Amino acid sequence: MKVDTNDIIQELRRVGLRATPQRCTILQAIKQLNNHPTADEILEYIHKKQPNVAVGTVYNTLDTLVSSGLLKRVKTDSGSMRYDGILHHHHHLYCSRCGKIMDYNDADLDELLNDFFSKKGIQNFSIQGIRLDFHGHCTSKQQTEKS
Amino acid sequence: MKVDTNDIIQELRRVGLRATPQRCTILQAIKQLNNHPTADEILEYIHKKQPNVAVGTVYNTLDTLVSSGLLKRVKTDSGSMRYDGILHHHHHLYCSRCGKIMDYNDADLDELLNDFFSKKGIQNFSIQGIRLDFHGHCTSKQQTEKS
DNA sequence: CTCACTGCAAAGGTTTTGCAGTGGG
DNA sequence: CCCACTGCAAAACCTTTGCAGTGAG
Repeated sequence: MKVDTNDIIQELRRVGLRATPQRCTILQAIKQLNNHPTADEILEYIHKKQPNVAVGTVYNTLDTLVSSGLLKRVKTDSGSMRYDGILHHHHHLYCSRCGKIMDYNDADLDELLNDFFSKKGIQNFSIQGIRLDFHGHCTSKQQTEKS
Repeated sequence: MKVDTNDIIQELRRVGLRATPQRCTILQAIKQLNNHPTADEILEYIHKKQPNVAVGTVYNTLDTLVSSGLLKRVKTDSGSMRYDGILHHHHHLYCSRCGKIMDYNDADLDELLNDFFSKKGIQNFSIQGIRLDFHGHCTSKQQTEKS
């Protein structure tokens, strides 16, 4: 995914953050990787271009970006946190074979769920958002055969 | 939730595990707590009755129980892992105010989703299970918890 | 120029591991 | 009895924090 540095700078300023080189690099990295990376994967990716970015800075920056709404955390059941640079509403496909987390968009599905819960609701709970986790495995290309 | 120790022992044996006192206590604790506890919360709860259970044992046992299918991990976007002793299919309500994770069962919803995806499917992905995360907050004054 | 931000390293929290000893089957 | 399991403590992660120095606005 091609991401323009100027867009990144604008995005940072829009939420009232200083556009430091580190923040630009980190935000750009997540958008380019586009793969729900861990802090460590981000660090590794960044170090190829800018070896002088500190670990603490990456974590601090990620927290800042999440607080400012420029990033989202992705829920996992493994040890370390993952980050998502795609802000619009979407769901996730968790592949049990390759471990990847892929994005899934479906307006029909969202409409179906909205209809369902606007009628029914949930007792003692006010719904603000619904996210679906699909568990399974990818079937593209080399993995077409069954186990 | 009342949980019979003999049932726990049977459950452990059924999957081919030795029914050690530690494993019984840990599995029973999770089922009694019924609150998606962290390893630390489990340890604290257990220590009231059996102070001689080691931290390492709790983690090892939790891993073992998950591998054997007697427990599930719960996805979170916070630092530490949570565990679920309820094995049948269900969804989770994440309360942004009290931080609790509650269970949600809905056969109509599951049927709706099954219908939707059995017709449609997802390109390049074989669905094995769908879990919904509801984000929002609880609206009950006091909860008559029961499941 | 100034203060929010960074680098660095140490500390903090959670989970894993190594090993000698124990008890469940 | 024997070996899978435990206790204990150290180590390995992952993330946060403190502080002096720096550069974005």
